[in-house]
Amino acid sequence: MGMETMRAASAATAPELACPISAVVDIVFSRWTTPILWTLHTHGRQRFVELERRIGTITPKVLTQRLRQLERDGLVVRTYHPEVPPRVEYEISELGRSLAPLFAHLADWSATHLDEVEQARHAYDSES
Amino acid sequence: MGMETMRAASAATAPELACPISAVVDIVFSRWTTPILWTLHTHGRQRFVELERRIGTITPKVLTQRLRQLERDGLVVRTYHPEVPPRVEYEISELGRSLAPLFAHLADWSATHLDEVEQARHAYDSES
DNA sequence: TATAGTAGGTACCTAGAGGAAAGTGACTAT
DNA sequence: ATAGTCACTTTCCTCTAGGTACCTACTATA
Repeated sequence: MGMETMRAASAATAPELACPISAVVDIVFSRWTTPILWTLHTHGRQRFVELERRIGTITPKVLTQRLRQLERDGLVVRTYHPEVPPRVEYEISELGRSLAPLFAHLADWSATHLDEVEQARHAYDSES
Repeated sequence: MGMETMRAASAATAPELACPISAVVDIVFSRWTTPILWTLHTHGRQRFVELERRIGTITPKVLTQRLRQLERDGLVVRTYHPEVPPRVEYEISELGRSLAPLFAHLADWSATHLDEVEQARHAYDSES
């Protein structure tokens, strides 16, 4: 049995095996979830179109998908008002709010170290 | 001019506009980078095959790609020893080490809140 | 009459990431 | 002579996330 066979045997769900924080990363930092959570966090309760306009380039299909996912994970609360035209509001849940210090931590790291990454990239690109 | 045209006009590079931490998320939490950084962080300096075996399901092609990216971003240091057979060692840089408290913070959140996400998912799935 | 606003749903399609498998080069051990 | 080690590289192929465009139902407005 070759290496490839062994690798294929345990495939599909895998990075989690090596690293206990992969699950959280998948939940919180998958594509589009960060801008959505951030917008909800800084501007409070909002309607679908407000989110759409603030994020700017997201398509309604993807926004719906990501909001459903965040709602299922308990990070976002969706409130439907059966009016005409329909009104739906999204807000961060308490569980979602527990991510705030983590986001602040990330913003701190960004402020203090992001330019070092930029410099490293320039150095790497110029030496080759 | 329809909505779609306006949306397409500013497309391509975008989530960063709405959210100041998107750049960091792209650098640190893109696919495979978290397990790589975590393995390097917990097991110290390692060779290519050790990383490959510890992560388990990553292919050499992707591992090379991600390591190059992490090296370019200054998070990982690569040391090449021109021997036969060749020996290459990878370790976390000082910049990469500055992520340690952030990773600890993530592990904390995971330990205290991951089961709440699980419960929210079960609740959501059973009520539909 | 027709258009806009609201919160999506649905069908189709493409680009690109990632996986599988084989190759490379230089040397060693059997 | 063959196989193995290491750190990749290359080629091919698949899969799916995401984009485009169009659809719903209902009302207010021009």
